[in-house]
Amino acid sequence: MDATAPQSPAGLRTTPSWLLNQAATHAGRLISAGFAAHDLRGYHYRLLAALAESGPASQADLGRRCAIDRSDVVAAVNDLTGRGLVVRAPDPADRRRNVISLTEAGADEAHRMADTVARVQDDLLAPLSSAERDQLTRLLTRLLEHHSGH
Amino acid sequence: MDATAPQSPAGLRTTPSWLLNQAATHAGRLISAGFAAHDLRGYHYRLLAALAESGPASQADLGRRCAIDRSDVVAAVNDLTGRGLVVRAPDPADRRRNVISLTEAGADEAHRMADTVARVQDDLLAPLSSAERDQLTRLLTRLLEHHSGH
DNA sequence: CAGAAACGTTGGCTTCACCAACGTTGGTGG
DNA sequence: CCACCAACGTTGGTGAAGCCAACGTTTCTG
Repeated sequence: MDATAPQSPAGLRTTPSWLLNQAATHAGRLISAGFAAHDLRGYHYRLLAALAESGPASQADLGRRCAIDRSDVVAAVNDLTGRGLVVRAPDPADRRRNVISLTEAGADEAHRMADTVARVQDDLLAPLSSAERDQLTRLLTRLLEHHSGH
Repeated sequence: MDATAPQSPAGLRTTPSWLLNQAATHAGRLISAGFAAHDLRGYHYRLLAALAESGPASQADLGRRCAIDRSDVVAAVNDLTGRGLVVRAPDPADRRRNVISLTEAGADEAHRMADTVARVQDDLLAPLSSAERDQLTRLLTRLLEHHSGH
């Protein structure tokens, strides 16, 4: 989809939802290219990042914090346990829950992936000045707060 | 993914690629909700919009302009011809090509979908002033130009 | 005129986002 | 106390979207 990039229809090109979609798609390509080196995907990173930041949590909690469906958390946690990055243990205080915790390898991987993500941001935002990056971040944050804080 | 929206990890919440992803995801939800009334999806709209704007075109051309893979254009055009919104005819000037043209019904549908899209933009950008909307549009446009003009 | 390139098409793959349903466990109101 | 409802993990499935490889046909080029 790259090489020859003729004019998209103006009707699309100037539409914010289209711009968001395309920018996110492009960011996604950069991100997954970065993650490929770790042999992990987006869901895995979100979970590792959440655990690295806030410590052990139940799967439902992780799902809420990472905007991942409960059922998808199951599969991703399975992957992560399979790689020894995470441990799943029943919560003694509430037997409905599993407590997910980072292993040391998992904490390491979380760090490495965070580095990768940081590098990608620089790549992604290359054309923008630091003030503009802040602008963009603020605008997007307000958009999201409005549409989810409700 | 909605109701309770506790704090996402700050490590994600402040990351531009995450913000883009989330904002685009949300925009996508609004857009597909709007398109559902037309019983069409994103690819269909892109193609109709391109045809409405620039007239008949080959499938490869449409794919390039709409950022849709050639193989996906085939399927989407199949759908659209099935609904009588579009006509596929061999190009007499180049027998490798098909020329895709809007029917009248297709032109009408393109208009209606454009209206839907416009309404969604208002919804999406509700929290932003008109100056801020321009800001956002400009920033995203520059991002895309940088990353595709190359 | 031979080889490279473009086109349409088939068939397949992966990621992400969702949904419905089930059995289990925990909390609550009558 | 117990019936009921909510939350949790899990299974299995759906669909949109973005890709890629390969093939036969047609066109362009060296």
